[in-house]
Amino acid sequence: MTTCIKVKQPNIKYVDCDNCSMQPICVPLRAGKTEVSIMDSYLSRRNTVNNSTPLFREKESADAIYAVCAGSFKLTEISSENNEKVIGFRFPGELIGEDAIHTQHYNYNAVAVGTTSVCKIDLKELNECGKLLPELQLNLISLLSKQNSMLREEFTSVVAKHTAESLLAAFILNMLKRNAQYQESETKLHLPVGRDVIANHLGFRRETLSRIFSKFQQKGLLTIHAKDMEILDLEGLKNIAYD
Amino acid sequence: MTTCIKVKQPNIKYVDCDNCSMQPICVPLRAGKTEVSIMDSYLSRRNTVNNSTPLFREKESADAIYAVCAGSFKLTEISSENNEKVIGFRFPGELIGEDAIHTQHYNYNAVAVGTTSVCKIDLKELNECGKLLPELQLNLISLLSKQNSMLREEFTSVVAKHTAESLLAAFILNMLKRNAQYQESETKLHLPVGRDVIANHLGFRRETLSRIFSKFQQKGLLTIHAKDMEILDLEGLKNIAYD
DNA sequence: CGTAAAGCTTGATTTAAATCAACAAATAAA
DNA sequence: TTTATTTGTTGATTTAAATCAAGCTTTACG
Repeated sequence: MTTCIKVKQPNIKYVDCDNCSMQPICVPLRAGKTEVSIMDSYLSRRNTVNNSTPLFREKESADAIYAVCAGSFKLTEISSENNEKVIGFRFPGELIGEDAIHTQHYNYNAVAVGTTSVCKIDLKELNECGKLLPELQLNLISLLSKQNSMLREEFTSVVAKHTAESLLAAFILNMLKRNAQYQESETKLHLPVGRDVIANHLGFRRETLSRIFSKFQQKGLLTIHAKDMEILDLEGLKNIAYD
Repeated sequence: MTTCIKVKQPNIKYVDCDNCSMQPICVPLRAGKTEVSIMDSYLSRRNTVNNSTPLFREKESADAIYAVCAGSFKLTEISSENNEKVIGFRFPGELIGEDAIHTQHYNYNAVAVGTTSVCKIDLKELNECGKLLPELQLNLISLLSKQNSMLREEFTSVVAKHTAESLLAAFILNMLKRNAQYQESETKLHLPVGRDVIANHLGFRRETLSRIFSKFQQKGLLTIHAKDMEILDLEGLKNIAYD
């Protein structure tokens, strides 16, 4: 089984091809090519995106969808007053830009957080191969459905939480779940971004976030040093999240 | 062009097949059948769901996806304390349950608000026909991508709004956009549900919702009588939403 | 290395929303 | 129709988060 190059850096998460969401598309796509061109097209599909660099920008015409191989991305929108609004994160194994299949253009900015690596699937190529390989289509359908369910879960986890505490608890649980497969430990979580970015995403202030982290530590729910978190009481967090 | 039966009731919204999201799937699926069986399978696909009745329930095994033809649905989850949490709404022309293609079971409850009508697409049938009709698959892919982008928009419109005012304004704009095609007027909006359900969905109290509606009326942004809203100042609402 | 800049935490005060409470309006039931 | 019940509005008080402000820590840089 072909494996994506593993980016071995401290706190850079990665997935190999076996654990990548894109695999059910990637493999039949490659199988439809000759030995030589496989490697060619396969390798050309892999890209490094440097810290703070956009993979694509809002409104850009969309010619490809991406799967994250290593590192994290933040998805942002820029408001009319030029404020950046963080609408989500994407981690290794997850798709980015899949909603552009329909809209033909990207609907948000996808910005690398740290050094990242992505697999690129050309939409034109996908479309052509799809006509010959019904299984490829089925896999893509399943993948989109999965992404859908991921989005809905994310939505549910943050919407209609009355308190900042339950919102943060739900956010942590969502991160834990999505990062489970490539965390060293089930209880450890490395935050890909700083307090400001998380606070922005969750819709409250850096100060509030800081206070809640302190409170959670006092309660013995977790410990946090800089961006490294350790969950001490998962049930306690769940109780707060699903108040 | 075949047309879904129009449910003509006051304040019941509907789409005919021409404007239905499901059409790109529905039509090729029907085209793969004989004349006689077309009507048969077509009609059998349409179902009426009565007020407060679940179309499906969380965790049920999923054998079909649905498109709303007429009326509205609320999507809910039941918390451990047996509280109903409204995680979203679905209106005519929109899909329900599409995320179950991947999970094989439904991930939330879909409950009819008033008398509703849905088109049912059997997943097994879809799967079989799909192997013969690549175009069907492509259409489904596009549809799922569209639903994805709808979910993301909904997410963005409600997440990380610091004030209840901007959250409600964003919610109204989201409703307006999604209901645009079958509203008599661009400025009129009929709320499918009561204050409690909207407040539940947005994560604040009935009283707060009521106060904000009053404030919006005082500001001359809109008028509201029971569930009938008229937008007077769209730009004003946008300013509040995208603070 | 020391200094600057950025990021994080904690405290005091203000502001927005929850809560408690009363009442009005609309709907359903008798 | 009258009465009961649900649903919606408004007011007074309490509570949670924003804001303003200061100090601390870490990282970046000359």
